[in-house]
Order: sequence, then C-alpha cells, then structure tokens
Amino acid sequence: MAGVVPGLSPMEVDAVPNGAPAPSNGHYDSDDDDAPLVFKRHTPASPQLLKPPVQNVPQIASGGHVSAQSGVTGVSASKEESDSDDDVPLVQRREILQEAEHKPSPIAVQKKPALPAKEKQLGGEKNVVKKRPADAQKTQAPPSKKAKPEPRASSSDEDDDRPLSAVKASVKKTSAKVEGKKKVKVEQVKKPVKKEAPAKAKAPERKKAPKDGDENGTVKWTTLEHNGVIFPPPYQPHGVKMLYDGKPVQLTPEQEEVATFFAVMKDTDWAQKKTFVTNFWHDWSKLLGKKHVIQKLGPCDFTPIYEWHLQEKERKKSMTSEEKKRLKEEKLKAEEKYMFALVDGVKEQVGNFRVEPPGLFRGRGEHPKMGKVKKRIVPEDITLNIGKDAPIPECPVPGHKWGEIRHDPTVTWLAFWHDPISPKDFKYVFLAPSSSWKGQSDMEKYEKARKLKDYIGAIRDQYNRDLTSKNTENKQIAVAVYLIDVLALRAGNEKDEDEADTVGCCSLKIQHVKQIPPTSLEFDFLGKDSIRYFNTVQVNHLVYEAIGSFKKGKKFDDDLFDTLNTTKVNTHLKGLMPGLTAKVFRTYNASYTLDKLLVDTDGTTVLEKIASYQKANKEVAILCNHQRSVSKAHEGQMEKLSLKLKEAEEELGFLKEDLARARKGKPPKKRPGEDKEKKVQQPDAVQRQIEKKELQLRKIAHEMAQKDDLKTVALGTSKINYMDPRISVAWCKKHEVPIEKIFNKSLLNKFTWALEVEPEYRF
DNA sequence: ACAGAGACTTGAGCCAATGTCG
DNA sequence: CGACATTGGCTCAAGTCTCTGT
Repeated sequence: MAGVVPGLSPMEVDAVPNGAPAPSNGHYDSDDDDAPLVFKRHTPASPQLLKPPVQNVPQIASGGHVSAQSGVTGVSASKEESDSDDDVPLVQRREILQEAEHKPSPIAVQKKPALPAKEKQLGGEKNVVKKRPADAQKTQAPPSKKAKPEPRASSSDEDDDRPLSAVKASVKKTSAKVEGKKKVKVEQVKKPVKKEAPAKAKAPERKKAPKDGDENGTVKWTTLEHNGVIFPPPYQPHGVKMLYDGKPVQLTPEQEEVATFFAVMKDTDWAQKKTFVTNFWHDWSKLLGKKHVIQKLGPCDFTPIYEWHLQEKERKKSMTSEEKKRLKEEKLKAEEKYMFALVDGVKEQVGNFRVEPPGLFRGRGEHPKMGKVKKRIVPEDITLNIGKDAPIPECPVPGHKWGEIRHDPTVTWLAFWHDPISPKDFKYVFLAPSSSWKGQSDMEKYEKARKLKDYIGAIRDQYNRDLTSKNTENKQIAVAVYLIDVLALRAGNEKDEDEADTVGCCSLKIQHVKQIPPTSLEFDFLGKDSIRYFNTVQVNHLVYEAIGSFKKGKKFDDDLFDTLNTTKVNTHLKGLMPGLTAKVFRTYNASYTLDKLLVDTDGTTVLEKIASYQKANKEVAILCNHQRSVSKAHEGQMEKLSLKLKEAEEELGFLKEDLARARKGKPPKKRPGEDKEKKVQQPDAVQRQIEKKELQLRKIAHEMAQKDDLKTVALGTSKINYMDPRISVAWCKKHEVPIEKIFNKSLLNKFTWALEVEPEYRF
C-alpha cells in the first residue's frame, strides 16, 4: 500500500490582505446560542426508498486522473468553469475553490425539526411513547461577535414547525422531563470514590464541570433503560492435542484455548511477525507454568489444532441452509433483548452490545503488544450506566454479577469495561449510528464545519502572515495549520511507547518531510492505523523555507514542530473560531470538495451521474488518504479483464475486415478455429456490429481503468464520516438520482436526519 | 502547564450474504 | 445455475479532544 496520492499540486498561497472573516449574511444560526442546533429525527424513509441499492454500476464517465502536474500557480477564477473537466489536480482545484467566494447558502436557517415520536418498546414489554425532550440538545458554541446572525424565526414559530404528529405525541405523553428541559445542571453524579477496590484500573468518574453560566448541556438523558450486554459463550474444549517434539501434549482447557487462538492464525501476517510470536509465547508460557512439558515455542506443532479448525470451518460451510437459518434465528433470539435501549422513552438501537471475545491482540502496524492474550471479560469487569429507576439488568452469566452500576446522565455510554490489553483504556458500549444521540452530534459536526466557511478566509490570511513570524512557535503553528488545511493531515497527538509508532501533523519527525527544490515537500510517514501517507506537494515557498528552518540542526528522529503539540494548535484555532479544532478542517475540506466537485450532470444518464458522484467521492477519499489494501484477487481479475479486452480487440479487427469484404459482396472470412462457411452480410449490419463491439471495448477499458484506479482507495470512510450527507441528498434530489444509489440501507438509517434537506442545499 | 482519565469519532479489515455474469 | 465479484455489516483498533486535578 504505497502512497496512492500522486503528486498533488500546490495550493497557491499569496499573502492576502487580511479581512475580517466574511460573516455570512446571517444564513447561519449556529452562532446564535439561543437557537441551538436541533436535531431532526425523521420518519424512516418510505419503504420503497429502502430497496437494496443497486450494485455494481458500471462507470461510464470518461475518467480523468488526478494528474501530477505541479507548479501551476495563480489559477484564475475563470478556470473554475473548466473544473468539471478534470485534469485539474485536486489540490489545485481546491485552491481554485478556496479562492472562490463562498456564496451564502440559500437555506439559511435550519428549521427546527420535528422529532416524530419513535415507537418504543424495550425487550418487547413496554409500550410508552414519548417525545424526546427538546433540550436534549447540546448548547452550541458561544456566539461570535463576528457573524451577525439573521434573526431567526420567532421561537414560538420554531416550535410550531414540528409536524403535528410530533406535537401530539409530546402532548400526550406528559413527559416528566419537560421541565428538565432547558439546561438542567447536573448535579454531580457522584461517585464517591469508593474506598478502595484494589486499585485496579480506575473507573471513569469524572464529572463535567458546569462552566460559567450557561454551559451545561451536559445532561444527555433523563431516563435510560437497557438490558446490559451479552457475553460470548464459554470456551468449549475441542480436545485436539497439539504436538511438542512430535508428541501429543495434554493441555488444560485454558491452555488449549490460547493455543487455539494462536494455531488458527497460522496463515495470517501476524503469525509471521516476531513481536506477535514473542508476545504470544510470553503470555502463553505463563499460563502453562514453569514445570510444563512445553518449555519452548520452537518444538511446538500446532498443526493438529489448525487442521481441526479448518475442518470446523468446512463443517459450518457445508451446513444446509435450513440449519444455517435456524442457527441464525437462535442467535437473534438470544440477542434480541440486548439490541435496543429506551432513552427518554424512545426505543433506540444499541451499537456494540456484544462483549469482545478473548483472543490474541491484533494491533496494526508494528504494535508492540500484538500477540498478547486479550483475556476474557467477565461481568465483574463491566460497569453499566442506567437510569436510577430502571430495572438493573439481570447478569447473564450464572454465578457472576456486574462490576458496578452507575446512573450518570451526563454521558451516553451504556456500559464500559477496561481494555484488557491496555487497562487504562476503555471499551464502551454506545448506541448505534442510527440513534438520536449519534445523529444529533453528527449534524453538529457538519454545522461546525460549515461555520468554518465563514472564517476560513481570515484563518488562511493569518497563517500566511505568520509564516514569516519571528516567533518560532507562531511560525510553527502557521505551518502546522497550513498542513492541516491543505493536506488534511490529522492533528497528531503524542503516543505512548507501547503503541505503534505513527504520527500526524504535530508529531511529524524530521525524517518524515523532505524538501524537494525548488518548493516541494515530500511527506512519507505512517499515519493512523499505520497507513502510509506518501505525497509530494508543491507548497508556498514560505512554507518550504519554514520547514527548512525547523529542520535545521535537528536529527532524523527529532520532532519537526518542537514547540508544538495538538493542544497548542487547538487552543490557537479556538481563538480564531469558537469550537474550532484540527479535525474540523478534514470535515470541512472533505465536504467542501464534494460540494464543489458535484457538478451539474444535466443530460446524462443516471448511471453517468452516479459515476460522476463516485469520481467526486474518490477525490475526497484521496484527499483524506483513505486507503485499502489491494485485494488478493485484484491481479487475477485484471488479467482476466485484459484478456477480455484483447479478445474484443481481435474481434473488432475481424469485423472491420468483414466490413470491407461485405462491401465487396464477399462473405466474412472464417475466424481461426471456425470451419463453417459464412454467408455474405449486409455492410450496415456489420457496421452495427462494429459499433457494438467498440462500445463493449470502451466499457471494458473503462472498467479496468476504474478498477485499477480504485484498488487502493476506500470510498466508504469519507461517505460515513466526512461528507455532509445533505450535500449528497440534495444533489440526488436535484438530479433525480435515487438516493439509494448513493446511500445503502445503513447509511440511510444513519442519515435520517439529513434526508429531508432541500434540493438547493449547499454545504 | 501538564499529565492522565474519560468519552466519543474515525478507520481498515474480515466474512457471510448478495449480486452478476457467462 | 455455479463461479466469481462486490457489498454490507460488524468488529475492534486507533485516533481526537475535553476535562480534571495538581
């Protein structure tokens, strides 16, 4: 997985006279903290909208690669027009886009949405319908003096915006929490540090500090019911004996379990890594004990267990579909009650209600802990968070009990346990992405990114100015923010020794950035998930020089930004826009790019429109460096395609010959291997065949190009996390593309809040 | 200011289910 | 219909960022 990002071209950065950030013409309400963003929960899309998405749409648009040209500067705005016709490299394009004036979005004020009551019923027993209290929403960032929000519709108006049904529902249910509404301050949900449990990793108990005055917003729920979590079944010993020095060895079930974890990973990459094997041996030998026959890993032969495992796999695969179905139903039945929670009376789906099973830790990259035994979690390890008045779920493991029960309405987790691999870390159980909580915060995320539009000009002006600052820290911040903005780098927090050695912007080391004269930088480092970021970019010469000055006198392994960390950068950013942090730039630039690249597609077919959407999506994925590893089958598949291509070409050649002969009244020549004589053909019939073949040829060629092009690019991540779904929804509406062609079922579920946007919506 | 706890978002990979094609 | 390709859902690791106590 090498860097997929071929030379992106520079963003032109001319120092521009500063100006106050153009306050939007008030189309934004988010600065008005009296009018918190409100999450709109929509009724589910109508059933016919939920048909399974069509797959495998052939892409027909003419493909254009992001070309690696560089050095183009001073692109004039007029160039923007040609934009749709790609060959304009991404960054250059962004440059153009960024220069362009942001137009006020026509749909200025987000209307207060309705919260149609959801049906609720937890575990199938209750049946209460309540409306979510209007104020469960978080307060927005403090008002900025700059943006002058247009007066919103009067507040009463807002309230009346809800669909009748929602209003009715709320009335009918006399929710006790109506008054809980407006900013209830949580009085500390107190958790006296209990006197000493063995100072095992401490449990979370921090309270939020209500900040001066108006803050709060910290209460996330008033009532919360759920059934806890489900545990993996206990280990079933298989009794297959591994060999030591060629002789079968007796293992206890615990020892056998861990041996099996290892055995079944034989053909993974992990099994080839020294760290993995060493860590495994370290933990397993402890379990075996000093006096065990097995004294070393070398003589261990796990093959019998591995083979047993393959057999099991085979057995499962060969089950009849009835058996499979039955098993599935049984599983569903056992899990059903864990799948939902009741939040303020609303039934919501729980995300990860299954406790993680034991196994060997599969850290990514060169994680120092890979191969360690991840021990089984028992109920005593679990802390549940649940309403005070809610029944405490029965512990599903006989003879055990929950570790702790909390009633903390300031958080959204339903349960947590400590990560057995890194006990200071937590594993949480949260609601699913389709839930109100997640939807609300998702929407807030995009609104914050949109707000950045109003500030981005001034922010860019400022960092451009600070590139020449005499103050090193300011200069470093300027460069860092430049990189975060232009290259969409992550913030780059410091990491512990016992984690994989990866970096982001603030943690870049000297070795990761090379200067390529005259003004290019080559980045080569491992980022999140140890995915390589490899990219050469032409940058503003001031940035180039600044990097040179930061590198001066430092060693390979030293920090590039020695005066920075993410806190400093984020503190700085907050001074420029309320709530601004490094990650907002990724969201902003991703959404902004999508919005700009989704060009008008009038007059094209739906298939072509979808292809153009995917093209835009791809640009965003490249910007964010969302990669995937090339599938094992890729090469074979490409070969097959090129074979097909060759055949088609050959046939085309024959057809052309046929045509010439047909014109002379001669019959087609026999193809190699054919023996039947052929009849004379009409020239125009042959001509039609030729055209058909040519079309097929182009299609195959395009398919190949596309496939190869996308082999290392993952489109999904940006769709799920970075591109404002309202952009996609609006585009679909405007261009009459069924939304299901763009969002699959789970995305539609996750984005219910975005589905009713107007076709005119722009990011 | 700083370190660490805590909470929440983002991310790639896996695999069974589903779709497509010859 | 079977072989293969693609996808969707899930899993769990790995980030970001906030808040607290000192």
